[in-house]
Amino acid sequence: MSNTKVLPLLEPDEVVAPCCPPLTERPMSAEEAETAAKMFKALGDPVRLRLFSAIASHEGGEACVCDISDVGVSQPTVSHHLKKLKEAGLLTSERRGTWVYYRVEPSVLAAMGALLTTAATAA
Amino acid sequence: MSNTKVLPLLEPDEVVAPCCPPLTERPMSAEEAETAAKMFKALGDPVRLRLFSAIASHEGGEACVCDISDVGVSQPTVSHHLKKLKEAGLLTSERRGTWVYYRVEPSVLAAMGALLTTAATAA
DNA sequence: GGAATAGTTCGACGTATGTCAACATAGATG
DNA sequence: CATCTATGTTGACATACGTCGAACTATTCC
Repeated sequence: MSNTKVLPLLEPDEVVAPCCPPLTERPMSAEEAETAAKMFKALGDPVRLRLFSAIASHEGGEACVCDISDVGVSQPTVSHHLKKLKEAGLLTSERRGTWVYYRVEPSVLAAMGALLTTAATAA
Repeated sequence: MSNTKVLPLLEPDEVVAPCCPPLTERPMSAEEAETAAKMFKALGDPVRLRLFSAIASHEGGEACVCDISDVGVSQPTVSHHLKKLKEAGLLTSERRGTWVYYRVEPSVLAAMGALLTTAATAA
């Protein structure tokens, strides 16, 4: 797997289920809300948001933990948050030698953005 | 959308700080993350997301509480969540006679959307 | 093998959160 | 004023969450 690529391009194996219809289209069902809320929740913590932003803004949309753990909390806490982001489907991780690299999952991000953008543009 | 006013004009009490640079541009500062996280957090609950979606998808982007309180939790809980969304700056409320109407705050929503969309599109 | 470095997992702690039932308030109506 | 309907507020409770230090795992290098 080539890792030098950048965010925008969605490869087949990165396809993510269309989590949710645009916010303004119709009231979300309980299931849709459950799914979408998980992603929003994952970004609903300042530390996680900083970690995510640090990774997303890093070269090639990926970064080693050592490059981003300067967010004011202990290292175990950083690890904990990265795990949460991973569980939410926003990040993937890969060990390369001594270091572990985290990458953003572009498709999910795009889905969330579309969800909000459509909501704001419509109406 | 037949509102008295539309997106662009921000009134003094509605002014929303340019909460955040695009996620991919550079690592967010602690303050930026703090601000942005609040909004994500507000949408990070399934019930709140459903309420918000119900309002956003309603005629003119506004709805009376009675129209949207069918989300499976008690009435006080609905009220509590609407308050949270309001505190997060995502909704505004107005009493008209017997009923209270909630409306979406388009500018904030647009900001959040841009933040994510840019992140997914940029690189 | 042993030591050093990079991350994760575990256990504990205080705080925040979602929920409800009960009570309170606002406006309409008799 | 009494009352009914529509919402908001309060107090209590169980659970979830963020955080840390200590212990554990993985990889490299001597």
